[in-house]
Amino acid sequence: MIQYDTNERQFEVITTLDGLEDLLDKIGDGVAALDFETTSFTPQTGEVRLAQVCNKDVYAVIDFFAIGGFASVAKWFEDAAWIVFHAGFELRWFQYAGANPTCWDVGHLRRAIEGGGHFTLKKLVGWELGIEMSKEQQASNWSAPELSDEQLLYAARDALYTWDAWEKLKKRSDAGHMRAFNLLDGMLTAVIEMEETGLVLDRSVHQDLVDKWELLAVDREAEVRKMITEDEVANLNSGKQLSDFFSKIMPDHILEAWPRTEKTGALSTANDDLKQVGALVHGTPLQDTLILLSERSTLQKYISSFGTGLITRATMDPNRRVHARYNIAAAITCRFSSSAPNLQQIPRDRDFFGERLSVRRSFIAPEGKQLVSLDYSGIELRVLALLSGDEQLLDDMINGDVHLEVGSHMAGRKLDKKITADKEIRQSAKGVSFGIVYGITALGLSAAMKRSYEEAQSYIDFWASRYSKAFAFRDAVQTEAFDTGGYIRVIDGGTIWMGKRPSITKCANYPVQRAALSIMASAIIRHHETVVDLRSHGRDIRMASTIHDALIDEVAQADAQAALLAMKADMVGGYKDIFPHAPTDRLVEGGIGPNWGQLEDVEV
DNA sequence: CGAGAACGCGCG
DNA sequence: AAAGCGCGCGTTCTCG
Repeated sequence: MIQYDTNERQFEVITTLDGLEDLLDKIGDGVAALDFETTSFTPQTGEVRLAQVCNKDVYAVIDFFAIGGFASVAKWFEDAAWIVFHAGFELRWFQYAGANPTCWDVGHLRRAIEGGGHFTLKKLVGWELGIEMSKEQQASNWSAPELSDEQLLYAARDALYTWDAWEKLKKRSDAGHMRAFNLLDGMLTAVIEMEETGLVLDRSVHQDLVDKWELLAVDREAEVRKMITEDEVANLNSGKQLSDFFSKIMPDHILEAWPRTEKTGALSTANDDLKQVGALVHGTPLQDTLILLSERSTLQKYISSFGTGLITRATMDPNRRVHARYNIAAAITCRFSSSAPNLQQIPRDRDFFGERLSVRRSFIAPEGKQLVSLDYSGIELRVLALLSGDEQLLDDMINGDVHLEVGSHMAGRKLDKKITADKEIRQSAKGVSFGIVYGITALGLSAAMKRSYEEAQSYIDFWASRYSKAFAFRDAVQTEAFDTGGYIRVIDGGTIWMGKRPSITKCANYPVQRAALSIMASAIIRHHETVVDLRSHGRDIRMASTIHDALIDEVAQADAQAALLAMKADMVGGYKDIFPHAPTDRLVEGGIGPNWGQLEDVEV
């Protein structure tokens, strides 16, 4: 039984080429909502069965099986601009059919107004239209020769609601919102390119790495088992079982000092906490056990998160590549997220059980090619300086060294960057400055640094006096949020819903993180245009990844230098788009190399 | 049996 | 109020 609202608009079903031509003529070079139903998730393995279109004049469902297929008419859609939910999906089908129509993602407009996040059409329709949407037909069989009335109706409604939601959002948006929208939406084609390019995984190199981790893990397991039997703790992965065990055997004074988990109050088994408790029983076998447990946990993390899972993904791919998703504006601040797999969390190179570990070396440029990568240096502190107009912070960022300044205060003397001990102080000063960008309190900083409250407070005081405008910025943001009932206006023109009484920590960080994203978004848009242009001139160059403040291209050996220069120009350009008068000295750094772990620094 | 909470940890 | 921001994901465990 089909549930029709009596006021609901009636759609027509298009089953002929003439009918499609008439429909598209009516839309002309105007704007309409569009949604596809397809027989699979990818154009390589399926077909577009239905397209639903809707605006104030038209409301129709096109049956491509009846009119002889989608591919031959895909170009007909290039005159209009299409409003789509999750436009990357529809765009892929168009591109596969050799068409490139304008697609605007309605979700990006929502994110430009409210801030980013992950949501379905059903959610959006609930928020914007107050309608409870049924999605029961979504997984139905779109290959069937005859589609049921229910199938057609539910398909049609997706376009109707997409259109209504777009109209509603347009009414709520101003010029700033549209600027932010264009920034987010403008990244669509670049993102499709990065997702399609992926990164080649050298499976044998990576397997060797995983084998090493396995050996090290087996060794730790055996050592721990000399101290903790299987009867005592059946599964060493289980924090709960470990907590129960230690609660039983440890003396009260140790248990009192043992950090607890947040929700259940169990003994924390976080690595830092295991080591900290270990220090309380310094020199005992128990300390050894706790250290071994933390080492085992690290190895377990690497094996499960960065091990054979990646190899399997590469093996499944015809080109032995790992393809991640880059989800535009998935974070509140509209930063990207990456998923399936998350290539934005591949470990950095580090010392690892006496060796230099590089997981990133497993991601290679294929024969005859190079990876080219640049990142913005210190972008968040730079952005904070620019947003707050803090000349001292900007000057230290560009002509001096913020972390050395803060470190010198901490040490009570002038630090020398060439001395190892001073480098360590500088490193911990870096942590202080980052903490401050995140809005840390003296209490939090003292815990993080394992220093007294007074000492932590003195670092914050120093920071607040040297960079007073930057430090005061958070309060201005909070005042704005209170005044507007919870919205702040960010640098690219968009707004973010902060909640009615946002914390000072969020106020300190959101505008900064957002501005960094705005810069990168602009750079990505520029760079994709550049890359398409270079390709049309015979260069072999593709965008491959973005990791928040970094870009990676995969480029033919001969084109690597040119790609690097182009990337630099685009990243500097993106920065100047957002902060036109800001200095660009020492803005980007990076290099060229055979894999992600060996990018030789190049002066740019 | 599956969904979701809790914990923990990789990245910027 | 929420205790330093933002993510995704693997594992364990509980709940229905």
